[in-house]
Amino acid sequence: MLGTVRSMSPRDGTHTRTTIVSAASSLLESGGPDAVTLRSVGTAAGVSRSAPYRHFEDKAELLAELALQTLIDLTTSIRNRDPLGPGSHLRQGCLGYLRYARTQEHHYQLIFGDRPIAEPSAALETAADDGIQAFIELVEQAQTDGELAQGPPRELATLIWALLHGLAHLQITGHLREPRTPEGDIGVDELLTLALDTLHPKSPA
Amino acid sequence: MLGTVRSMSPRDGTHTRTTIVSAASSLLESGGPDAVTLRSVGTAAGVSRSAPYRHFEDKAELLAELALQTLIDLTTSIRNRDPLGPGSHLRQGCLGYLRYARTQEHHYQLIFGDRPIAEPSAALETAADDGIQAFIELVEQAQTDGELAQGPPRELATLIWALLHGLAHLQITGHLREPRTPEGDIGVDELLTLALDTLHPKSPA
DNA sequence: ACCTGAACACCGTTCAAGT
DNA sequence: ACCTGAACACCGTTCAAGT
Repeated sequence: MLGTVRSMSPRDGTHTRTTIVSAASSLLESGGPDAVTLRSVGTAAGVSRSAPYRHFEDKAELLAELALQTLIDLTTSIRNRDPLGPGSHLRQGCLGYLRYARTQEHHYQLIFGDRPIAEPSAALETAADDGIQAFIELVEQAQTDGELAQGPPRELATLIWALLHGLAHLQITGHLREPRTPEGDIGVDELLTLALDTLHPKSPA
Repeated sequence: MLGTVRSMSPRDGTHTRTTIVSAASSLLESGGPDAVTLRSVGTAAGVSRSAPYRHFEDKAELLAELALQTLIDLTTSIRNRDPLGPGSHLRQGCLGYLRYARTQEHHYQLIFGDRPIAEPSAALETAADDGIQAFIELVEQAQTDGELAQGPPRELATLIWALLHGLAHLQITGHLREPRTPEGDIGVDELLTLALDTLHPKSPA
C-alpha cells in the first residue's frame, strides 16, 4: 500500500509514522493479528522496537489508525461500483462490501473484532458515519428504482449493513460452512441474492 | 452456573475440570477476555497455575469447551419462548437471541470473536448445527403461519441468523450508536421489528 | 494419576542515556 | 526532537520433582 520512500531526511517527522502504520498493515494481513507485535512492527519499519512509542501512545492507538484507514477503504468498496456491471447499484454495493471483507479479512476483523477499537476518536466516528451514509445512498436509490420497499432510509441502511456484516463475519469466523457448498466463497453471494429477492416489493415467490 | 461442590474426593477426576471451566466462565463475563489468564483461572479454581494443563491441552482447548457450552445456551435462548408472550414465535426467538448476546456479551464474543475457535471439534459442529436447526424451525413455522414469504428454509434461516448476528455484533462492538437512541439497548429490538415488517409478505408500508 | 513451583520464551511498556 | 538498549511486569507453556 505504501510506495517506496527514499528520502529519510531528519525533518520528515511524519514519514516514520507512516512507515510504521504501513508495516503493521502488511504484517496484519499476511500473518494475522498475532503477527502484529510492536517488536515485529519496529523491525519491519526499520526502527527499534520502542520507536513506535515516539509516534503512538500505545499499541491500541496504532491499531486505531489502521482501523480508520480500513474503514475508509471499506466505504470506498461500497461506492466503487462498475456503472456497466451486472445487477443494480444496491446489489453491486453489497457485493463490493462482501468482497472487501473476504479479501482483507484480518483488516475487517480489526474493525469488528473482539475488543472495541481504542477510544472512538472523532476521525473514526466520522468515517463510520460516512460508511452508513454510503448505505443510505444505496437504499434511497433502490427505493427510487422500485427495487426496495418504502421505509426510513437510515434504519433500512442499518439493517442492510447488519445483514452484510453478519454474512461476512460468519464466513470469516468459519461459522458458515454449508455442507452443500464446498467453496465457501460462493455461498455468501448467493445468500445475498436470496435476501435481495425476498426484500423485493413484488416478491417473485 | 456451577453449584457448590463439597466433595473433593481424589477419584473425582472430572470435578477439577468442571471447576476450571466454571472459573473461566465467571472471569470472562465479569472481567472480559483479558481477565481470563491461566494463572487467574487456576487461582479462582483453587489450584496452581499449571494445573489446567492436566485437564486441557492448552488455553485454546479450555476456551473451546467454554464456547461449546455458550453455543448450547445460545440455542436454548432461541427456543425458550414464552407461549403466552407477545409477538410471533419468530419474533420471540429472535428477541431471545438478541437478549442473550446483549446479556452475555463476552461469552457471545467468545464464539464469534477475532480468531476462529481452536479446532472445530465434532461436538462444536453438532452444537452449531443444532443452532441453525432452531432457526429453521422458526422459519418453517413462520411460513406456515403466513408470516414469512416462501423460500428454502435453510437459506432463509441462515439469512435471519446473519441479520441477528450482525445486529448483535455491531451493538456489542459499539458500531451502532445511533444519535437518536441514547439507550443502545432499544435500538436493536426496534430494528428487528422493522426487518420483520419488511419481510412480511403483505408489506404494511 | 494429579499437582506443584521454578524456569523459559515472549510480549507491552518504561526509562535513562545517547545523537 | 528522535531514537536506542536494557529493564520490568506479565503471559502461555514446559518440566523435573513431589504425593
